[in-house]
Amino acid sequence: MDRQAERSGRTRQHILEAAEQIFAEKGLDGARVDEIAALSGANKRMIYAYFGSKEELYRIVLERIYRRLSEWERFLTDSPEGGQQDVRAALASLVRAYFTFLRENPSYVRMLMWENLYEARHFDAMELGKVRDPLRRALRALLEQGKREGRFRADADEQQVLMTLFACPFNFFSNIHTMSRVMQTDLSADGMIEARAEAVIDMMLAYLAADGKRALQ
Amino acid sequence: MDRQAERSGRTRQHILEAAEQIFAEKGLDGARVDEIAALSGANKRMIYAYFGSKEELYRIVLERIYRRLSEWERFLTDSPEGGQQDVRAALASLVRAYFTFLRENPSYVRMLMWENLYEARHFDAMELGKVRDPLRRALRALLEQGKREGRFRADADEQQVLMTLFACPFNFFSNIHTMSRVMQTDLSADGMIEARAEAVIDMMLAYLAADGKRALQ
Amino acid sequence: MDRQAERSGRTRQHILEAAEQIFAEKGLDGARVDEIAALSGANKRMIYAYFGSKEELYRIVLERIYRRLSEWERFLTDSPEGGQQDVRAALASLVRAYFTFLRENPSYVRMLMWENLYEARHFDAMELGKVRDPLRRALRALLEQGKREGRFRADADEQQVLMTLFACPFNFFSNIHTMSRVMQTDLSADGMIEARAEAVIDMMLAYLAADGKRALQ
Amino acid sequence: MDRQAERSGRTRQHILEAAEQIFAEKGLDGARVDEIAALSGANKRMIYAYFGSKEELYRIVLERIYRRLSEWERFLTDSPEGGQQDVRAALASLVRAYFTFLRENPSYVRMLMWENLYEARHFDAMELGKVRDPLRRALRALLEQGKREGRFRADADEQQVLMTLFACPFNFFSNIHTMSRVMQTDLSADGMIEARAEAVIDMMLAYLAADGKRALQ
DNA sequence: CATGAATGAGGTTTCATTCAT
DNA sequence: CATGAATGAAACCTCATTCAT
Repeated sequence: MDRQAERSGRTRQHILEAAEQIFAEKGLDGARVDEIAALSGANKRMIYAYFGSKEELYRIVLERIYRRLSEWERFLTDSPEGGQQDVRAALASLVRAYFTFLRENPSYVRMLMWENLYEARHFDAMELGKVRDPLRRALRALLEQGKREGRFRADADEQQVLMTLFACPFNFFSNIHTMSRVMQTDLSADGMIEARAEAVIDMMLAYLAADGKRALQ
Repeated sequence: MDRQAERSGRTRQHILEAAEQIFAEKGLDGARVDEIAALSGANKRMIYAYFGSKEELYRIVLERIYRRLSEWERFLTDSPEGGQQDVRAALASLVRAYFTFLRENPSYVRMLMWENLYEARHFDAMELGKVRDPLRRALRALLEQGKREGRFRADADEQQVLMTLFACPFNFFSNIHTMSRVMQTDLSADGMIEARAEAVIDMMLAYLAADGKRALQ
Repeated sequence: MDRQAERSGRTRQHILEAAEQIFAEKGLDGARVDEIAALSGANKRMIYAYFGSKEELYRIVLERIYRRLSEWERFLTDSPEGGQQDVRAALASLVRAYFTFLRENPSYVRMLMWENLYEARHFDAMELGKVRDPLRRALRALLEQGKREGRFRADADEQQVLMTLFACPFNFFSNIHTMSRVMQTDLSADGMIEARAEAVIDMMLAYLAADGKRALQ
Repeated sequence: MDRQAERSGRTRQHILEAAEQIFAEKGLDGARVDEIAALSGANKRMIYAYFGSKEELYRIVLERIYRRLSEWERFLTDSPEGGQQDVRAALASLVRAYFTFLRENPSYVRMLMWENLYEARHFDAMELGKVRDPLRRALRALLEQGKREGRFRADADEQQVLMTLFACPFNFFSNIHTMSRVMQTDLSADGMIEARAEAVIDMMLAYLAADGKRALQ
């Protein structure tokens, strides 16, 4: 009965998976529709039947990946133990979790890079900016709790902390190739990610613990 | 004779400038040879005469831009006052200078992004990893001085500090589009760069000043 | 059983109506099987089940439309009052009726145009040339009667009169678009058809009434 | 020196000629760019370099053909003997000349048919309606002279006569295929055109000579 | 040195038609 | 009888590259 619908859904899914892989790897311009079709095992025509055009397919892939982060974030912040831990331990968990997410979702990193190079054109077209951002709310809650408890400096700026929280883990993965070469160190080696995560945590905690007056000047 | 050489040099220069603009904007796949030729005012055939192929031209543009950072770094670290300042002020200057460089060289940011997406393929082909890295030497000198003077914690890891120094400023520019949307703030507005620079400085100094035991745990 | 037959007949009919509309509008090459299926509300597969191919469907549409003219002609010439009127009034009626038919059957006009552009290829394939032509017989009868009564010139050529009878009304509709533009007059405005019909009648009657010697030369 | 420009012009010309042939034969939808390229002997890419798109090429072909009629018309009406002949002989010449033009320019007939089926879409896009129409002016001059001389009825309507002048010759060629079959006569046989021209002349002169009261009614 | 026309491979997209249920 | 997914050939168009002058 619904055999056909099921089959259709499977084809659609295969195309999306192939497209995610190819687009993440080569970007919108570098990707070839033929290649996506071949990898997905579907007929090229189906891509147009389901998604209309190469660019539209790209947008849907982008959206799917972006929503995956949202899902993950929601899971993270909905966890019940949220407010009960030590704030510093909680912040450390958050950073480690973000590193883990990025390691396990290389497509996310690459798609966001492509999208920044395309000046967020498709991001805007999909109105992805409006997707709620749980990570930001989680950080805000932690900052408030930490300030209340006197463990974080009172003047810590949420936006600046958020940018650091985004920048350091993301950049580790996004610029891993040029960075490895400049530092003459293989950053994809075992233990590198963990070491980096701990350093970032140290840095953020040091900043949040500081008394707000810069020592010098 | 010299007329020809001069003319030839000018044409070459025009092509390189046009190529830098187009490649930075659209990447290797998105760029069109016709477009570069049109923008440079030169005949398309000249691109092949001088540079052999589109990809070769891309590599030379990448190298030029990358060397520009090296020049700037050399200038920075060769400056005589280098070792005489307060180390914390010196570090702050370094961070501010890097923000300034990135703001003034958007092509550098974008080309490095493309190159990371291309997994440093052309970077390797040009052997750009071997280009000496003055920024790294400068930081190392500062760290040594700071540790000697007891102003920086003794166990601060050079690589980790360097990664932060690269990541925060770079990411501010590289991810400005998606970040602006997620934070619902226009990061290209006046004062944003300066505010970010100061926050990064605070964070790095707080980390370097810490006593190395993480407060908790 | 009969339910199925009825349903099947209805589907067939819907397809034919949709096909007539689309083929008349866009021709054989311009028409899309998908579009016909969508407009008919039937599944595309049914078109092939019932008609074999796009081209075959086109032929059947052509035939249906062409037979519609035949039906109309038969009705016209079979009318009992046929031979009893004044021949001139009868000719005028014929012209007016033909104008009316063409106005009410735009698909006929367009399909005949496509068919002429296709050099009557499908017309031949359907052997539509053999369809008896009542209009011609009607005209012949009128001419004979008119000549007998001395109201029409004796040397009037049946074929030439027939061609005029076909050409003037048909051309008014078939070339209405370019003609409107060249004459800077909107020929689809109210009253234009009637005025044209009367002029054509005048012209034909003047010709038939003439004494056969061209005045000059 | 200008060898290249000359060669380029030749290629352009070849493409236009091939396109005229193919478009006239098959219309915009039926024509294949590959076919035009092959027939012209040019590389397919050149069609796009010179004309931008298939549709744009179609428009330019349409314009060329349409201007050809204008040229011919201008030549016709500029001929010095214009006003001096007998008006009836002059009208006869006009009709015969139009028949001749249509016979010698089958592309013109077909392109106008396509264009009418396309509802003058490209005709409008090229603003061809604005092209001056010498034939109309010629007819107007003849009618005025004829009325002045008392040889043509005073109430003859210019537009109606013009429509007949356009319709009868045009329709002879445009509908020659279906007409031949309906009449079971090969209208492309020798002498048919001439016979038709004379009949049309007779009819128009009879109409113009009539005293304006329709005999009957 | 410089030009602009030309090329052919390959890109995205469309379409009539068939398969499987 | 009817459906909707699937197919492969071919359509329009683009691009990096080369030829002829």
